[in-house]
Amino acid sequence: MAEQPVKCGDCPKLVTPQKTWSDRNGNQGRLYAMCKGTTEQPHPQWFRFVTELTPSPTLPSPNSYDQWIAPTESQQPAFPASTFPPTTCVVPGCDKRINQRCARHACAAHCRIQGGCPLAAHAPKNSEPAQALPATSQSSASSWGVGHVPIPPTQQDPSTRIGDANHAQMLSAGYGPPPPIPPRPIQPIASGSRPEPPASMNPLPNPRYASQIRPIFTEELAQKQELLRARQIQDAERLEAANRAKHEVTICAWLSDNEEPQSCIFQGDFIWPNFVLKASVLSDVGLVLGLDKPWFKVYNHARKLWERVRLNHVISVQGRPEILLKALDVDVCQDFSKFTTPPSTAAPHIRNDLKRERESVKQKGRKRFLEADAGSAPAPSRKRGSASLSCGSSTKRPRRQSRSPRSPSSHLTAPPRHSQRQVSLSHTSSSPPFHDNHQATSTKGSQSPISVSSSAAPSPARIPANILELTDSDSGPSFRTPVARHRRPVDVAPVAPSPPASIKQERSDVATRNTPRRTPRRRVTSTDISTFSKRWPSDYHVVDVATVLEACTPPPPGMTIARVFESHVFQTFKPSTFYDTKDRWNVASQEDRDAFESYGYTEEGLWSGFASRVPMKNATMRAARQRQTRLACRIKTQREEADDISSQDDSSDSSSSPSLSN
DNA sequence: GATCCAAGGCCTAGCGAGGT
DNA sequence: ACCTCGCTAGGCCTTGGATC
Repeated sequence: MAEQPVKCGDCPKLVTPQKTWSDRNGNQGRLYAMCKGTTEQPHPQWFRFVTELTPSPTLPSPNSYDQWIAPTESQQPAFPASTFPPTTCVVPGCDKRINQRCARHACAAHCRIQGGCPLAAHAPKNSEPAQALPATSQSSASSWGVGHVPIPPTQQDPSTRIGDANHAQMLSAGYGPPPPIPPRPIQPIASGSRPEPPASMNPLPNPRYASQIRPIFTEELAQKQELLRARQIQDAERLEAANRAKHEVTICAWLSDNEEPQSCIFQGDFIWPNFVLKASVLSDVGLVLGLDKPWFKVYNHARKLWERVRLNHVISVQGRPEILLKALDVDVCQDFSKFTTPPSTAAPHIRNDLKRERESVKQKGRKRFLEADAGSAPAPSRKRGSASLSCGSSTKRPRRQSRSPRSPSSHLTAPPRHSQRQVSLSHTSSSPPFHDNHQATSTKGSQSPISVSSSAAPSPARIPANILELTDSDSGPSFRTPVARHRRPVDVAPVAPSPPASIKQERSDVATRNTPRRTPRRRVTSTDISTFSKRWPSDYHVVDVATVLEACTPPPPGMTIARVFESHVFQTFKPSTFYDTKDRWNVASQEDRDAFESYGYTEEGLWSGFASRVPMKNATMRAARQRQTRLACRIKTQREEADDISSQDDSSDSSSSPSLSN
């Protein structure tokens, strides 16, 4: 490339660049221009390196200032020189020659417009030159729409420093540091043989707007968002489908006698768990009602009976999403037992149905235990030991209802079932219907012997409440429990009926009282119990118990079972007792329920009698366990006694032997 | 009266579901 | 993760009947 002549900065002379031969300063090979003026008009040496600018394929022109970056200290020559700065005014449209020492690289007129520079000729009118200079080239560049990269103060052209009085002179003398250092251009990456990627794939097609998100990113973001949206829709659909499948209701309707029921499954068209038996639903299962007869029957699983309801009856399907209906004139429901018996008892799958598998294993263990118990249990040789393991058998001895003699009083006449329920519920509003009236009772209860503990027991009036203790079978096998148990208070005034709230509080206190077991004990008698209050559930009537169970399952929204229970029964809610009672009620046959409910508020209608009739579902197992425990306890006691005797013999022998020897 | 036995009542621990 | 609630299981205690 032929070196173009460079105009001297101090004279009009054009200087041809020369190559540096010396490498003393590391500039070997670089071109420089030097001028000392003419012989007629000599001037101090003007020196400048000449940098060759090669046109870039991506850069619009070598003069584009925004393509330059600030040179580093090491890159900066002592006197860099090049064709930069431009020889003409940088203001677009102005091609006037400029003073090379102009900090703005503009003609005088445009420099003055921009605020001037230290040059005297470029000083704005009515102002001191060089004082108003924005100091950096970037300011001018920005005002002209070109983007100079800021030059650090240490690298800034000293000629642009404000207030440097000697600077202009140095410049004019040609000794000063060179004019603004042009940043070096960004060298384009050699494309080589690699093809240029498409514009959409280039993340930085125009570095001037590098902050702008390129399509390559926006498209990816859009794809991600689209995927996310699709997944959300899919999840919502899956959730809804799962909910619909989970909350489905099966309706079986018997339309006529000895005919198979019409079955229909409903999903989603109702708000779980309340299902409205609308006309459309009934017509779907074939049950068409007339305007004059909007009645039909719904089976109540809890009470095991058919109940007459009206059109648009709302039924809660929680726990049992199967609704059994029948027309009013249907008496015989074919295959009815199929819908009321629990699910099949086939062998459960060991992997698919772990819950039933566990249950099955547990049942097998129980069965073996019962068989072993039956084998090891003493044969019913004892006359009184007629206890058979079949607790549900009719041979079970009846328990004498002696503890809580009833005074049926107003409940003696048992009205029909529904009216009974209404009566008892109406009592709730006025006075608690199931709460004891605290009558001092007599009859059989008083006949039962009052056994006082062998030690001289103080009278009930003298027993402090806090040391109240019940009898414990000291002689029999001891079943110690580490927990504080509920003790009946016996020192409460037996007759005086106190307000319900106080009784309740009293009971609650007693329930939470931790009574020490090594205090003088006193056996609680039937009299004490009967004179205090009724016990749940044995002292309550079956009709009342059924009402309470019905009210508690499920409890009204916002209420717990305990609160509902305590609002009906004036007694602290004991979950285990409640569920035991509930289980017994559920296990009972419909005949037993009807029979005991029909007894009403009579002595026969007491829950204790019902409990004697209907065993607990695991009563056999409990009895067997208890039997085994007693047996083990007895064996242990006998062994200990035998050991004691033998040790006594040994000691007597040892004690007697010396005497004998003596 | 002592003893055995069965049954009922009550306790704690623990699980599972649902909500926060 | 934590809590509450419903529910169950297993064990202990109490009571009362039957028998010796």
